[in-house]
Amino acid sequence: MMELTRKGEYAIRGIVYLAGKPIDKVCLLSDIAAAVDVPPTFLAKIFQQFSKIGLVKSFRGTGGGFLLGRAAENITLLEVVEAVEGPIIPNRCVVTPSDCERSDFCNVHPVWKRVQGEVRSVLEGVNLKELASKERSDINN
Amino acid sequence: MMELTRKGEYAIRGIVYLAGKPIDKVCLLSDIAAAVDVPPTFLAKIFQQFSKIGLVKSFRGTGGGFLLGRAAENITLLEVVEAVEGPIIPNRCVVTPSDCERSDFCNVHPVWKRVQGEVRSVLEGVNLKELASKERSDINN
DNA sequence: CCCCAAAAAGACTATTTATATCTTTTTAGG
DNA sequence: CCTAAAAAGATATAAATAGTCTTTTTGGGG
Repeated sequence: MMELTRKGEYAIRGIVYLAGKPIDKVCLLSDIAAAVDVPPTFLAKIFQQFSKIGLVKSFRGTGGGFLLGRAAENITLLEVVEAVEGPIIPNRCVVTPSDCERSDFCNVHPVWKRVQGEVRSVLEGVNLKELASKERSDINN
Repeated sequence: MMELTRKGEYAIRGIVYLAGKPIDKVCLLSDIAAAVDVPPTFLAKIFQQFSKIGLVKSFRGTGGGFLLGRAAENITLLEVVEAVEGPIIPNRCVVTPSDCERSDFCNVHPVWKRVQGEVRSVLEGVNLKELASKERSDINN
């Protein structure tokens, strides 16, 4: 359970690739897609979503392509994931405080809240600069 | 993302209900289903899974029904969730160490490992006795 | 031995979500 | 105005989710 979709995986690959390029290097979608091994048409959809919320900047026409919207160290993994997958919701009951009519008496509700907090916290603690660096920031595995 | 399915939600409701009953009280599936508001046929499938791995004991025929397989305090929420949803896998790449051919150079791999660890840890820290108690073990929300 | 109660097992269905692809439109440069 | 490239929208396929229905097995009681 709790599995990231392909879309999420592809989104991360694509934007991490961008983060590894010089800040002013405009990248073609087709090049990015080829480099990170994702279907170009699919990646296009993903980058459109990124573009709408400013995670990347896009330029159309000749010489067009994509740039990172902000400095890589100011974009967290959480933002990237939530941009394409939506909010981190381990269970419906945590969507809004009042949403779940069982939450008054249900002891598992606070557990899901805690799960949500932990996951968000881990993902928020990682930025694209770290992810794009050649150095392994962590022990493998 | 990372959402528990209905099946998982129903599974928890059902087994927490059992955990709230006297240890030797054999409960009818139909009663459990009605009490926790889940489709009886669906809950039947879920309890069959529980039964196979010993989370609950089942008795057939007249006077049959279900009991908790072990003391409620010895069953963690993690076991219950994994029983019906499978292992906690935030991304395919964490399934097996060698499974992901990107894991050599991919910095996000260890992040997913950390997410997995945190989620498992939270769920493992909660048992059915706590979940079934009338006292709120935690602040609401 | 027969009947009834209840869970187990298996087949089947419908809906939704995931995973794309294809076509057309817009924008920009040369 | 021609070409390059992204944006937008429509469509297609496959898989997972969320169930239902039917038949079988098991066990108790008369």
